[in-house]
Amino acid sequence: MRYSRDNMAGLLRSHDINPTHQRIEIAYALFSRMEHLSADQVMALVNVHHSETSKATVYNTLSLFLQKGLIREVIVDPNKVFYDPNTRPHHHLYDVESGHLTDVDAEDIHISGLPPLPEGAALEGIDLIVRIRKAG
Amino acid sequence: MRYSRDNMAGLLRSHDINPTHQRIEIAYALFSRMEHLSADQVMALVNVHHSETSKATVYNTLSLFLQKGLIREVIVDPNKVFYDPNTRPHHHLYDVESGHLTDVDAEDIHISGLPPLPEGAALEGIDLIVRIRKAG
DNA sequence: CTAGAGTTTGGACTTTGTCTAATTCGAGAT
DNA sequence: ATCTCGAATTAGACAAAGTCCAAACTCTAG
Ligand SMILES: [Mn+2]
Ligand SMILES: [Mn+2]
Ligand SMILES: [Zn+2]
Ligand SMILES: [Zn+2]
Repeated sequence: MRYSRDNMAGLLRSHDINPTHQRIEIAYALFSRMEHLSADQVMALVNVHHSETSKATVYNTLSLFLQKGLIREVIVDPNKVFYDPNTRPHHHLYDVESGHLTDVDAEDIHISGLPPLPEGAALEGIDLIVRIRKAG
Repeated sequence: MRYSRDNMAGLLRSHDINPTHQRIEIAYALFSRMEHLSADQVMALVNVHHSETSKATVYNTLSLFLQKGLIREVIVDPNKVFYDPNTRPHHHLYDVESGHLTDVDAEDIHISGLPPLPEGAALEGIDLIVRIRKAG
């Protein structure tokens, strides 16, 4: 499925998000590239031509998308969060040198031997991160 | 193995770290508790009675311990890094509500189906994080 | 047009962490 | 015991990522 700016309003509505100009631009930055982006990168992409959004709106909007299940958060770098337009179950390959993140489909991976969850705990998710370093 | 303050100098020397008062106190904060602590928590613990170390020294020392393989870094929270005195291969159970981290021995866990590493890449490590939420 | 809810905004603020120049420490030499 | 000098520590300025808020703007229904 290919995303264009025209898709965005529908995509947002389907997640119960009122599509505004800023929200469409922010969604388009993520979904047209299908890449893992930091808040800073999203803002830079949306504002390349002329200023179209503010820092506060970028953070507000990414939090809203997250809460509505439109995107995911990836925590691999101590300095910044990455936002992930891919919400299918998947894991990550992280190049600690370049900061580049690659998806690894969860269907290909099997994890066994996990301990039983503590009494009354609900599973939020399982994050598997393969950290690599490109030998240079 | 139980750790006392007297062990610390030897532990540091065995990792090629010159044992100073501050380094001993910082190591003791981690190894006497065997808990995952943030830099702030380490500093608070060392300075409970009277001021014994500075922020700069805490960060310098934790980086040194890390580099010398005495401790590990755990990246699960977007806000802060946790330092882990347990360097045996293990994974983590993370309670996203309370921020509490629990170790899961790597020997009990089997992961299969990982993709081959990209050409010329070296494995840095595999981090598995089970995120839970205590229903309440 | 007007009202009100929802959205966006600049900028002050916070937190976590880095950096540096100056000072202090301490083990070995005298 | 004192001196010396590299190693370690420090205060505090700085930076990056993120939060918060009150004011302003926008959009739609009446
Ligand atoms: Mn535009
Ligand atoms: Mn003391
Ligand atoms: Zn991803
Ligand atoms: Zn651990």
